[in-house]
Amino acid sequence: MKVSRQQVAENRRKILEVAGKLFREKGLEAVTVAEIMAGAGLTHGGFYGYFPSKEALIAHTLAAVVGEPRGPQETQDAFIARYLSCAHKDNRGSGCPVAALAGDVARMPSEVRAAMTGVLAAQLERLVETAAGDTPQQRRQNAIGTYAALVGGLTLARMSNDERLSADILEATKAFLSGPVKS
Amino acid sequence: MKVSRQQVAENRRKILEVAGKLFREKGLEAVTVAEIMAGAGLTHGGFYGYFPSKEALIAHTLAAVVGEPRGPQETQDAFIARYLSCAHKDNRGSGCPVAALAGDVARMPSEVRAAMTGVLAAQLERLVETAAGDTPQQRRQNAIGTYAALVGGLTLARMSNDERLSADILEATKAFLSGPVKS
DNA sequence: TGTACATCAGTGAACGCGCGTTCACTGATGTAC
DNA sequence: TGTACATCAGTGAACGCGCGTTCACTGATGTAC
Repeated sequence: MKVSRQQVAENRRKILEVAGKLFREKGLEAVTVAEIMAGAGLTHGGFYGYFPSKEALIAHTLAAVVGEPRGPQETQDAFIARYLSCAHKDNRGSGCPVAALAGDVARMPSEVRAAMTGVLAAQLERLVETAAGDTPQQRRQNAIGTYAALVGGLTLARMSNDERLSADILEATKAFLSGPVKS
Repeated sequence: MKVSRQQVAENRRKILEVAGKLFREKGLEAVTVAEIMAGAGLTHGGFYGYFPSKEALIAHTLAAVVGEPRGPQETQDAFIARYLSCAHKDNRGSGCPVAALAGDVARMPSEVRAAMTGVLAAQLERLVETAAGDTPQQRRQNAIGTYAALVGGLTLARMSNDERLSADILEATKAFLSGPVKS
């Protein structure tokens, strides 16, 4: 049965929302079109009225992340602590899409990789704002290095089977990023 | 046709070698049993004489990495430069299995995650040997933080669609890890 | 050492399943008068 | 404003495909004598 224009807009929004959560939780390939549509309260056949393919949905889902409203500005240390928290580690579905999907995206077609590169660029831009450093180059370098450590630390902690090692990785990465102990 | 015991051992070795390369290149789920067996010069039906399931092969492949002979000891800076090189970025198949498979493994059953955790632990142990720091705790913290940045940097560079951004990430992460510029 | 035979690694067709996608149909929406 | 009808969002069965896995069969190996 046909449905009001408003309902169509709401359905599209809901599909993107559910997809964003499920993709992060289970990975791009493990989530099925039927699962996403069921999550949005629809049946799978209707999907192709909204997107031409699952791949297109992936790209749109990633692009939607860039446009999302941001929370209040926070210090870099606060961001680091939040990013490397147990809560973030255990909540893939509502966490950083870059950490959750970087591995999957690397093997996806150009359309998807371009969308994810946009997410990454936006994230780096935001980090540069609060990064330490005397010159713009230094701030950018610090932002990139810090983000690499955050994504890597979270990924390693999520991968580990050993809960103690997981917590250890999060803590050590946090300390590594804030402490001046280097040489 | 039956085959000599020596040939069986060689076939098993070859299956693990091909699987190791293909898994890193294309991801754990994208590689098929038939593809691996063809790479080993066999047909897919014979696979189940070697391993009870694809999942078991994955676990054995990861476990085999831990037992591999190591190259000569190298300084941490040399390791960092090699890890964050374009060559490593473009050669998933022969590169670091942690960076290539961490995302996939996080969603795999316990058996596989345990094997990968072993790979990670072995890698960290090796890094601690050359890490800077006055106390063992500091060395371990530096090893973990450095490895997190390496894995994250390589992952982000591989994910990006933009060749310039890719190279930028590798360079900035390298500089971030060697330079003392922090605050 | 030579021979006969039991063993079993490898083959390739087939099975079962789940997925992305298509399509004929339904019935509420929204427009034309 | 009320009504008749064209539009089209949603449904759910079906299709095609590829995958992991199974299995009856083949023929070289390696053992018993």
